[in-house]
Amino acid sequence: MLESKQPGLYAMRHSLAHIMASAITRLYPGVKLGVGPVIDNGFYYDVDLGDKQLSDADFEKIEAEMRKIVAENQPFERFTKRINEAIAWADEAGQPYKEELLHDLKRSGTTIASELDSEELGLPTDGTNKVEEVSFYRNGEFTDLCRGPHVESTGAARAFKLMRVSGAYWRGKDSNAQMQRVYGVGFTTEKELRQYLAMIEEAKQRDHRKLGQELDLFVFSELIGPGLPLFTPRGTILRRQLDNFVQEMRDEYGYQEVSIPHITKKDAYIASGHWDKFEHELFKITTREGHEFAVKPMNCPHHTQLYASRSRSYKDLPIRYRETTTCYRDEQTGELSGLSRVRAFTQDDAHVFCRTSQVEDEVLKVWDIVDRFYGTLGFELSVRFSTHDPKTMDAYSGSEEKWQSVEEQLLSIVKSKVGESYIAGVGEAAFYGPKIDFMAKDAIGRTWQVATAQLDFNQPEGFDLTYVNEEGERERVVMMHAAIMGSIERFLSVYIEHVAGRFPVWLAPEQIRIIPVNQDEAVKQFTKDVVANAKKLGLRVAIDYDNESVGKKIRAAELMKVPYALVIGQKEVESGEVVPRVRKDIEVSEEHEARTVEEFLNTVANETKSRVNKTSL
RNA sequence: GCCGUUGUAGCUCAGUGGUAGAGCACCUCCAUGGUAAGGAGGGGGUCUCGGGUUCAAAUCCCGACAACGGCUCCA
Repeated sequence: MLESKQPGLYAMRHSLAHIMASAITRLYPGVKLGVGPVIDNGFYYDVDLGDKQLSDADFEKIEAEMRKIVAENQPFERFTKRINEAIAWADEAGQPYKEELLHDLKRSGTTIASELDSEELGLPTDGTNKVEEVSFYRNGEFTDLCRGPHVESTGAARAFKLMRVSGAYWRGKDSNAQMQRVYGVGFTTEKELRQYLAMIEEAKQRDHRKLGQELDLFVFSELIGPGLPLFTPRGTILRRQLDNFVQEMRDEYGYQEVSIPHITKKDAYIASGHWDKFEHELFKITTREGHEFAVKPMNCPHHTQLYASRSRSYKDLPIRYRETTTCYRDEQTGELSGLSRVRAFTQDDAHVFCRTSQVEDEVLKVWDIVDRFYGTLGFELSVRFSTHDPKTMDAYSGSEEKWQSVEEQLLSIVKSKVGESYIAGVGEAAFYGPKIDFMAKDAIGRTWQVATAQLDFNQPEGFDLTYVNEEGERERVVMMHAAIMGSIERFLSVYIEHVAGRFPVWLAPEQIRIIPVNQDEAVKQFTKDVVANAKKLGLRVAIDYDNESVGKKIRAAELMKVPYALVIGQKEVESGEVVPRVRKDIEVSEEHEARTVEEFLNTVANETKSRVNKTSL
């Protein structure tokens, strides 16, 4: 993030990577080093220790050694070598990974693999310059190929901690050897380090997998399969409410709901271009007659056929289809994670078919919906303009010229909305077109990619989608893909953690919990009346009939993060008034001792309708 | 898919070679309770699954599956 770009902090983190590598070299002579760059909040170093597997238990030893090196206050000395001398050095030092990098540098002036490597080595990434000379840094007995910068000496290192070790492929390629990547964090002060560790702890507390279990929102079953979440009644209410919100807004903007089957012939994906790229991620079905089908991994081909089902006039455009529907992708098991990455996910999908001249309007409509949706849910949004990478054109459909012109058009829309304050996502485009990706910043400062609007000039070709213009000629239609939540599952994972399971009243699966003090007939009757009236208003209410103390029931309601709890006893029966207990995070504007049941219920109904998370109760 | 770690009751976890435990949850009874845990009793586990070693395996070994931390991937 930004802070790691601060020159001082960056240099310190980079120096910590070297200090760690020095420590590991001292402790495990013969270690072969990969690369050790700066990352958000810290650094890592890739090491090849042969058969020795590092574990958390080794961190203490390494950290102790690092502290020693810091105490020794070794100066960081920069020097250079001719490329051939450098290669000889790597060979002699028994550093084959470094040697490989150096050979690449010599040959082509770049390490190609990924930008990370090049950046780490401080080289031009365009591959034009051959390297004649490379820089090294030495601290104490440790020398490393490196462009720097570094701090003056190891004594300048401040607060750090090793976090974890994991596998990482040499140069990020899964066909390469796997090394051990040791992650550390580094800060200028102990206080910042403590704050960071506290944030990690907070994130753990908010983990949607933990909350999903505690709040009874969704489950996984080993019998059903990995990556296939099952939503409980409570979780399903969340999904429904969120989707209703999106779809209400879409209706305002002229979208029409459609409905499609979940499987299709293979031919649809050949026409769309998906078969080529994603065949191995499809769940395939062969019918008893030998025809090949696939479970849908996306909805565009189906929607194109609705469009193509009759001839379209320019007067019909734009045509906007919306549908919330589940897609299935055969993700690798190692990539699955809670609701963030699943094999069955539900998209709040939409496809707009329009003329080029209508693109701007349509993008802005999506943008409006995105702003309203994420604004209501309390996220701060940023925008990424995701374009093709000219260096890897074979990953995309369509010509370079077409890509450039479409991106130009989309970029002018982005600029009209946010000026220059967008993130350039080169190489982040879909294979069929550029995207505007919306990134949401959550309550503890993490950003997630959420909504997306994608221009597609390839599938209209593949499916031959046209309309008839004013002159009676057929013209190619433009297609836009737009999802607000993206995948509801993934969105929920972000949102649950954003609010830490404390859903606003309009979303809370259970909005009101009634806690009868005893089993008296009058109390029972009163309770039943409250429930009946609440249901008439469409409120979600439950009664806790357990034979437990009031205190315990309050606690249970609190743990389930129910917004309102009503204790009903003799007092309420006699007065007809209730004193709602309001969940602590809900902002209370004007507090009242007691309200009639009717007043209370109407207030909650209004809060639900207006989708606010504050109350006048 | 790859590397590593883990897998004991619905949940959180203890148990390291001699045939399984706690707290919470659940059920029953008592208590008729007033805003974050009232009391007593009870039920519940092929110790993920399949092989192996051993007189004996939750415990040791191998394999599969699953979860977790990363890597790779993400229409």
